[in-house]
Amino acid sequence: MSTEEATAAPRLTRKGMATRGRIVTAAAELMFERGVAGTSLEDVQKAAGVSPSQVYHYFGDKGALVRAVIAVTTDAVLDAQEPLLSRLDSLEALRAWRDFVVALQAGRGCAGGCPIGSLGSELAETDQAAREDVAAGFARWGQSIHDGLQAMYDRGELRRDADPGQLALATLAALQGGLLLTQIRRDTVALEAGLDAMLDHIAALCVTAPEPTGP
Amino acid sequence: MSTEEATAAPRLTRKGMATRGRIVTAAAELMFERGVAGTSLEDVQKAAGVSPSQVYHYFGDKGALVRAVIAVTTDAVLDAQEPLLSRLDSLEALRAWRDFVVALQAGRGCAGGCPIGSLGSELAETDQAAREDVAAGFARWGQSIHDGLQAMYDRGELRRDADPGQLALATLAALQGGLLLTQIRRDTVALEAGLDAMLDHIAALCVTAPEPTGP
DNA sequence: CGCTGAATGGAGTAAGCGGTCCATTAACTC
DNA sequence: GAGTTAATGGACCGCTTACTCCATTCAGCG
Repeated sequence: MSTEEATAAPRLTRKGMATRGRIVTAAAELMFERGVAGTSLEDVQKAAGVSPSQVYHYFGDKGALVRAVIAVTTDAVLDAQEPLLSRLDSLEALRAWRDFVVALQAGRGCAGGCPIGSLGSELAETDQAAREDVAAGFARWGQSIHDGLQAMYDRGELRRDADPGQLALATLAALQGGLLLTQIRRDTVALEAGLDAMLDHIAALCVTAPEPTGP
Repeated sequence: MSTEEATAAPRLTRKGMATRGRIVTAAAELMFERGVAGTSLEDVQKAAGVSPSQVYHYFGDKGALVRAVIAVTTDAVLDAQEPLLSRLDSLEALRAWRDFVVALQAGRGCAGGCPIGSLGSELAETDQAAREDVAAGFARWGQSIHDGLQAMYDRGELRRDADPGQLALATLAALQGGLLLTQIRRDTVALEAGLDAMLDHIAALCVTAPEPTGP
């Protein structure tokens, strides 16, 4: 629920915490809408209602601000999927989650794509630290999916030859690709197709006989 | 094999064509490595060995150059998958294509992701025309996959309740998401998991009884 | 109350950016 | 081979950018 880092900065007053929060929130919104490179610090200053020097008081440079944005964005995206994300341990739950994600995209006009994925794509080749932060965010996301599938497996609902780890990674891939295609095509068709295919595949890996105990 | 546009520009001499090609090729390489925003026109000029004014002689502005880069990148990515991409009409062909894509990513150290997807992600919210060009590129890609699956369907190898169009879109989604995760994680595990899951799903939709004609 | 350090405002800077202009040279046409 | 047009080189411009500095104000604490 929180990955906020201790930046080893001088201790902040309540007011300072609030200002820092306003800056990073404003930056996160702008960077989601226009991308990191398309967001100047002046834009952030105006949106947050602070003076230029504030940003450098709370963040060493733009790169540090970007990393803070990755942290709050990751938390926001994962939190937005709760409580569904923590309980993906049945086909019904998976389908409900799928519907939620699709509706969320439709609700924002299919624009923006995945906030985490977009940050990752833009920063992966230019900022090693940012890339690793995004990777950690995806790891948390994948772990939640994994946990649900593992519970199904442990309960004996998934066939023994199914690999919950592989399936979780594949589901995350289908989700991310679906979100990217949704953003570019401006419709949710590909997202639905990708997730439905994955969910159908998982359904096909569920045990058919309800009681395979005795011979 | 070619989407190169007629820019309604003044007619080019042989030398002019070559220079234009050098510029767009250099721009495509740099933008793949550093992103569009991270590539200045000065970088392109140096890499292509031309003077500043050349870029504006052949392209009206940076946006026009970007669109030309999208065109050549799309062609390059699709061509690189030939002849496999045009013959995805069997499970063996699909698996061979999967292996090729995975090996390609591994060969470049899992860096860069999908050149088309990266361009799309960076430009989708800031350049409508670019977004549509990328969408058209994805449409070509998806169509190739669709054609192969449709051939399988028409031959009766795919079950009647399988939808080649949906499956093609889902496969493209799994591929793109897998490529994004590969780029960010710096390993091909997620790409393999995503594509394997989709291919297993397609395999499960293949008819089991070879001759379902009589009652 | 008075000290210390954090919070703030705003002017300022140096570099890099996309883009322009124009004079010169090379390539095609008749 | 003369004339037209494309190709080229490079100086140049205005703007935006990330970032700095310093003086001032405010919050917390004994």
